[in-house]
Amino acid sequence: MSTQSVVTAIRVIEAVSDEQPVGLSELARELDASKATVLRALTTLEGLRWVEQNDSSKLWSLTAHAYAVAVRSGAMSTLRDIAIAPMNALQLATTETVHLAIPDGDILILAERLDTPHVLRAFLPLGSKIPLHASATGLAYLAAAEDAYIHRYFESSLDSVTERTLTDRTVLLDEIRAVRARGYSINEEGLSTGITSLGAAILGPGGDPLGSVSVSGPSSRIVPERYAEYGAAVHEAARAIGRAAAPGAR
Amino acid sequence: MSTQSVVTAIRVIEAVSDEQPVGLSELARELDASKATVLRALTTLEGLRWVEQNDSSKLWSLTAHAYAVAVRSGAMSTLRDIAIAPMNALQLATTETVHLAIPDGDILILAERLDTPHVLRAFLPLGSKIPLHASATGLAYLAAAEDAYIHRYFESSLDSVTERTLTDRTVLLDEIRAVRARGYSINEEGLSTGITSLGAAILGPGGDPLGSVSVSGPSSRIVPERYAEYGAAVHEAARAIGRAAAPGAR
DNA sequence: ACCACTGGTTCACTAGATAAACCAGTGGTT
DNA sequence: AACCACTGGTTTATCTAGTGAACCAGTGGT
Repeated sequence: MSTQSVVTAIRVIEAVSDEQPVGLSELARELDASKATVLRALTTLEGLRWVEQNDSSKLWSLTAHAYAVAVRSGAMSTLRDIAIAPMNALQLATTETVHLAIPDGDILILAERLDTPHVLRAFLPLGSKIPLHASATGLAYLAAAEDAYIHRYFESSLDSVTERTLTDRTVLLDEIRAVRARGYSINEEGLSTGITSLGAAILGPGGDPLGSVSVSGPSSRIVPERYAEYGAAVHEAARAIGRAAAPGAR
Repeated sequence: MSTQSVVTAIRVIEAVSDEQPVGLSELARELDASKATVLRALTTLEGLRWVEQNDSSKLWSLTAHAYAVAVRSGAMSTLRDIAIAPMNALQLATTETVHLAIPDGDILILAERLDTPHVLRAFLPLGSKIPLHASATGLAYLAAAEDAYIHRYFESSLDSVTERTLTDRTVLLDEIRAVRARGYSINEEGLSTGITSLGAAILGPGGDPLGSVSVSGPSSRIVPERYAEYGAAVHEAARAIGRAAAPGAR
């Protein structure tokens, strides 16, 4: 890999993103680079309006401009534009919060959200990182992936998010088989306590998962008696998105 | 400005973001740089998983990873986290779509959205660029800005978005004065036909605008008889957000 | 007064970025 | 089928521009 300075600059961006308002020395330590190098990257990025420095605290953070540039990422926006209509229909049919998540490495990123009108709401900020094994979207995604991918993913440490997160690999495999059989995934309070979600993967032309959709709501409303109905609706929405995405397969 | 290669790399990112799936030659032409330079930047960024290339078409686009990094930009997420609760209250009070927009240069970026339960919905994707003079959020932001900022903004070309967009500078100035007097802005179909919005600026400790919130809905529901009620609610929400943001400023 | 930090600067060294010319493949025109 | 105008990608000689270590100055705590 070439272009050392670009690599450090991007690593600076990612580190700043992770640490939020962060100082020069800490950044340099974290990236194992000299302060001069990091500062150079920071000032260059500042000139490009990607990072900014708080005048008083001297700490650095990412600007809204960085966000504005990156939201329009290809993977993101094309799938999202396609997904909006089916998501809207799904939201109206279920009256619960609908999520669209797309993959980034071994996690999913929350790409879009349509809210429930209910006062009692689940709230997940856009851009949230969603672990595959702890969410309805993630389980649906895993179930649609190849076995090799699943086993590779199982190599990583499957951390608990809540006390009801599934972390046992054999239990997860059983669940994945169940997802494949029934066409949608179920996640009961594995990501946030009190929230149950049903998810389905969006399949590309080759059957590969492009992302997933889900409906989420308080466990008091998303009760087992409704799983079949809502699950079918989620499955249908995912299928509709996949169909719409097929021709313009990026 | 130093660090040439970083500058070109970032410019590559921004150009790719603008042009979506784009080829090497076109990028090089656009950036006025040699293909070797652009390609070097692209391959480096590819290694960092910020851009990816479609195997068949050879065209480049931004990855979801880029998005994942940038959504957590400081300006973005801190204000958004603070704004969620008041926005939620505003959404419940009005039952219309609520937007949070934050500034990036001379435009606003749509940072967060809470949806109306109504079937008839305004829909603006997250990350949309919102012109200041063509939106309720923008007019509210302008009205809260210093006169010098407004006049500088008026130097730029004020393009029409719809046929009802205000573009006449004296009309806009009058409207800005009206906004200051009444505490909220009104935008009747200036951004999307059929959609009316009411907005208010979020003020930082020094009275400087940090962003704005708005309620939007079809002009058939957001009728003049409701302006006062909804306008007051928006104003109150903006004030609540500003108050909450004041202590932990940046 | 000292210490352990911080952000930022200086400078000699050389690694690494640059542009222009070039190659090879493709789709359309004549 | 020969040509043309593109495309993406490679090579190489030149020299710009990025690097780290040591250093300075400011700050808060003991």
